[in-house]
Amino acid sequence: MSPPNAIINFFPPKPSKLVGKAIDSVTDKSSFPPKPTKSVEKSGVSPEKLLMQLVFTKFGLSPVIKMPSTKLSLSLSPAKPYTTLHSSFPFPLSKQESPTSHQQADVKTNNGAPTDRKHCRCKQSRCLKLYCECFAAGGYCDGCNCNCCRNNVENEGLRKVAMESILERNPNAFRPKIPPSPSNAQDIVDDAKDSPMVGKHNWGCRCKKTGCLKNYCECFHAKVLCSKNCKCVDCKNSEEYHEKVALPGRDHNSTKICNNYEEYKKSMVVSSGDNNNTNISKNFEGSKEREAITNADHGEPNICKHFEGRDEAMAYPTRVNNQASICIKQANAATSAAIGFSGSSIVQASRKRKLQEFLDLNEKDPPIQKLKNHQEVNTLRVSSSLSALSVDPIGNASIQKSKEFQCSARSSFADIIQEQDVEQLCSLLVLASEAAKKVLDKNGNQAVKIQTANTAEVQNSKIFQEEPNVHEETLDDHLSENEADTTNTDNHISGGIEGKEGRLSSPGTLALTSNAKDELIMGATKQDQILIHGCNGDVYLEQERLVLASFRDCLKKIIVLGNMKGEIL
DNA sequence: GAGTTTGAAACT
DNA sequence: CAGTTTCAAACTC
Repeated sequence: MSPPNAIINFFPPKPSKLVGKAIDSVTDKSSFPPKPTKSVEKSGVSPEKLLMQLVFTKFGLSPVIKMPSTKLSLSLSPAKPYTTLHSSFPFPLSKQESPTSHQQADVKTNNGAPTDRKHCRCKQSRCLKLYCECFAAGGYCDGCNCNCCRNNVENEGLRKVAMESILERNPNAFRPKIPPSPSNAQDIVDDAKDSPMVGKHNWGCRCKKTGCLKNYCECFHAKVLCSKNCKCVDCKNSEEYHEKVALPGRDHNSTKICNNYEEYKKSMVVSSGDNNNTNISKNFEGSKEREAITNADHGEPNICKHFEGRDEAMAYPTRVNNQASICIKQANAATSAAIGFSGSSIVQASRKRKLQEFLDLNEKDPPIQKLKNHQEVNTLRVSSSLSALSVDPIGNASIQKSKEFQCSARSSFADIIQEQDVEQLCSLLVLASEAAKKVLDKNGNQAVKIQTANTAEVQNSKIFQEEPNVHEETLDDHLSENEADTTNTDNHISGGIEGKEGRLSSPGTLALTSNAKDELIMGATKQDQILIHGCNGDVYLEQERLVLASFRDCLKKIIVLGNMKGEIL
């Protein structure tokens, strides 16, 4: 990779900022295939499409096929911005859905006539920022009127880096803002009567002045109603607003408003194939309309026409208080943000550092050396995190983060459980296992008898009762040091636990210990207890207690160390 | 088509 | 996270 300085002149004079720096540092444009012509590819799979598929695969997204090409719009009047907007999805296409659905929606109207697609006119962004609709939609610029465009195949490297930078900042940046409906555009048209409003803006608009009734509003632009995800002010494009408008029991005009709203809702969702949809936008364009709507809030007529055809106007004697819906939206803002941008703030927090890391890497150290340096200096966790930035800044951030998480999760116990503890615990378990095996071998018949009469717990108790020697021979030597802590009765077990409460720092610990005791002692059936407290029962109980006491001590030790570590942290 | 307004995106 | 700047689309004239 060449040093960034080598390509400084490759870009327009305007100095790039953080993202731009990352973009500028990429110098692999020569490695890309020759620039194809910008002629329209009306059929077949172009190299661009294949490349797009690769790009989105790299980013963990489903492939997106480039929007239909410019020339398809030639048969339409160029001065139909709303038609353009309605006929081409204004926001990034779903990465899950079939591209053909939107392609169809883009290419044809309901009359079968081809329609336009969006052409950007970017001047400063080089079409490598989300300002550019082509780029935001995951497509290449083709036939656009943009300046210094880098959103093309020959600048694929830059494009990738730009996408990576944006995705780091917002992993959802290239996901559709308006989730696609399960059906395609034509289905939407067909189903409009049954379910007129389909979809909503994923994280909502934030309009302040337009009442969400102009195409500035992303929701309105996408022909969906504003939802609780939105943080808009004085919204006139929400279900709540229109429900308030069309209160039941109103006069004739109100009834009419309600009906018109239904029509309005239908029109909002028919996003393709309707040239007359320009009516909708026309109804809301211009400050006069907006003022009229605002006045309607205070009882002035005129809002109805915004929900009807251009030629209709009707009285609108309603005072609408939007504050409730706004409050609801704002109250839900945090929730929606959490849903839509979980992890985004984390990404933002480290964005600058990551980009600088990336730049430093390209500028100075080869990635592997950089990783080594970090590993020498930092802990495993830190180096893991840094290596995520250093080694693979393009596409595997999530994998690296996952590794980082694993490292941190492991470390929470790494300092608590010591090797000798594990060995002690294992030796106890081995002894218990061997003893149980011997008992089973020697007393299979008796065990079977008990098994037929009782439960599995009964069987276990019986085993210890039937074979005292095994426990005496195997356990006593190993557990003698614990005898001081244990006595012959249940009360003593209990007392032993309680007497060491100073070492037990949590009620959960006590519960754990006493529960273990209860399960072992009280879990036996009545018949069991008769057997346990029979002639040799006390001896075996004692041995069982020794095992349990040792096990308990191990747990206590771990708990104490864990609590100490917790206090330190 | 130039100029203004608007809100998303980018940045501080 | 809030405030500011940049940007390009939407809109007006």
